[in-house]
Amino acid sequence: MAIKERKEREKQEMRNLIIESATQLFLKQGYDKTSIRSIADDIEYSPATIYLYFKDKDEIFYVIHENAFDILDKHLRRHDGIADPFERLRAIGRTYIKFGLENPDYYDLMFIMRAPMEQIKNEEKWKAGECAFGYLLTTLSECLDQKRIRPADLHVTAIMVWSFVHGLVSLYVRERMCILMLPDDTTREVLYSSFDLFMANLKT
Amino acid sequence: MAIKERKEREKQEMRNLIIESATQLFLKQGYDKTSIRSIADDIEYSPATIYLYFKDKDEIFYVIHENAFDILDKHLRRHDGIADPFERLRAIGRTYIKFGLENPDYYDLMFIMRAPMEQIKNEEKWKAGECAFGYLLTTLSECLDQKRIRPADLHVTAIMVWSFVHGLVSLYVRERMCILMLPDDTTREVLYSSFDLFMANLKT
DNA sequence: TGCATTTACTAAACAGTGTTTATTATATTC
DNA sequence: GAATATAATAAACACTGTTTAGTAAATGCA
Repeated sequence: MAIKERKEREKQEMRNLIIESATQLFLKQGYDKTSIRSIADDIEYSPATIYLYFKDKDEIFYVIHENAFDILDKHLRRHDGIADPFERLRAIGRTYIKFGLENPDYYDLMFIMRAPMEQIKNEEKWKAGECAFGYLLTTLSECLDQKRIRPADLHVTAIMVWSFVHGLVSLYVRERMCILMLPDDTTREVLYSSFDLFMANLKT
Repeated sequence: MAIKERKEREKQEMRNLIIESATQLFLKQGYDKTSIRSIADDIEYSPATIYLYFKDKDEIFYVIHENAFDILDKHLRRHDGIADPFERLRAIGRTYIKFGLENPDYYDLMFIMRAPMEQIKNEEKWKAGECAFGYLLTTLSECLDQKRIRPADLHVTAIMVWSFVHGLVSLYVRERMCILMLPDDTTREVLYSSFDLFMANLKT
């Protein structure tokens, strides 16, 4: 009865094919322009076939959403070696901002768009998000223990840090930073200066 | 030749009718579900008629976007009387957050959605936004002059403050605060605690 | 007042979208 | 080899924003 296993494997391969095509199209032309029909065209199947492997468009983008969290996580974990928790926090923050600025479509899907959240609502917990957020929590916890940052409630501090970096990136990604009326590269510099100031204010 | 003036008045009245209907539908059921056809149904005209008064859907929502800025501005200006610039800044911040939490659809349109920004790109300046942001700048300028907040570049500080409160509100509005796994009213309390901590860190 | 012209409006169509259904072709089981 | 289960699709459904062509009413002018 190895046929069932092969079929299962083929089913997974088809899912991967769809996800790969969808990811590529999404990063090239954004969410709205990545239609089910355009994915179907790309993989040379009919649009209806996609619905044999995914419930709806949101489910496809939920998988891409999960993959994006893995990528961000890998970036953030690079700083595991930094012994000083405050300097590790600084590195994590800079990397988070850099990821957002360089991967605006991924960032949008992860933290701004409503689409993938419809899937998550019905889950026991937001695993991917909890992972990255958990990493922030442990780092901040160390900072507090070693009195490297101003004493305050851990969760309240975590929300403050995350909200700030998310605010920076999302205002940039959704084109609200134009009120500064600066060239794009200068805006990025101001963003990082703002992060430096935030970190300085956080310090004991 | 008063006919031309009457026609102009009637044209403006029709625009107002469309905007009023669109605003009402938008606040009731959100942007995506507010279709041109639903607006047309509501005002009892054909969908094509709307295009005689507005270039496209974005232009309608750009006007609503402008109105929303006027509303926020009125809320913020209530604190003009607070002499202490730091306490004024605190009041402005709390009001900004409160506005976002209580008017998530307006907030979305103003600071998150892409739709109205297509109109703004081609403008000499983002008047409404500049107004509210300008208010933040003058208040922060006073804070810096009176050494009520830590010395730093004015614009860098302004971006920091705005990014933080925007981050708070937008993570809440776009349902990312669920990682806290708290009941909704508790989440709001943590949000305000986070703001208090931010203000404490800002203080000299 | 009567006729020509402009204005206001709309029905219908166009080109898309996500999704479902009925049907066909293929593969597996007995 | 016949019956059954699986995989894929063409076509349709119900939407969307927007455009075009045609109609009815209001206006300008003689």
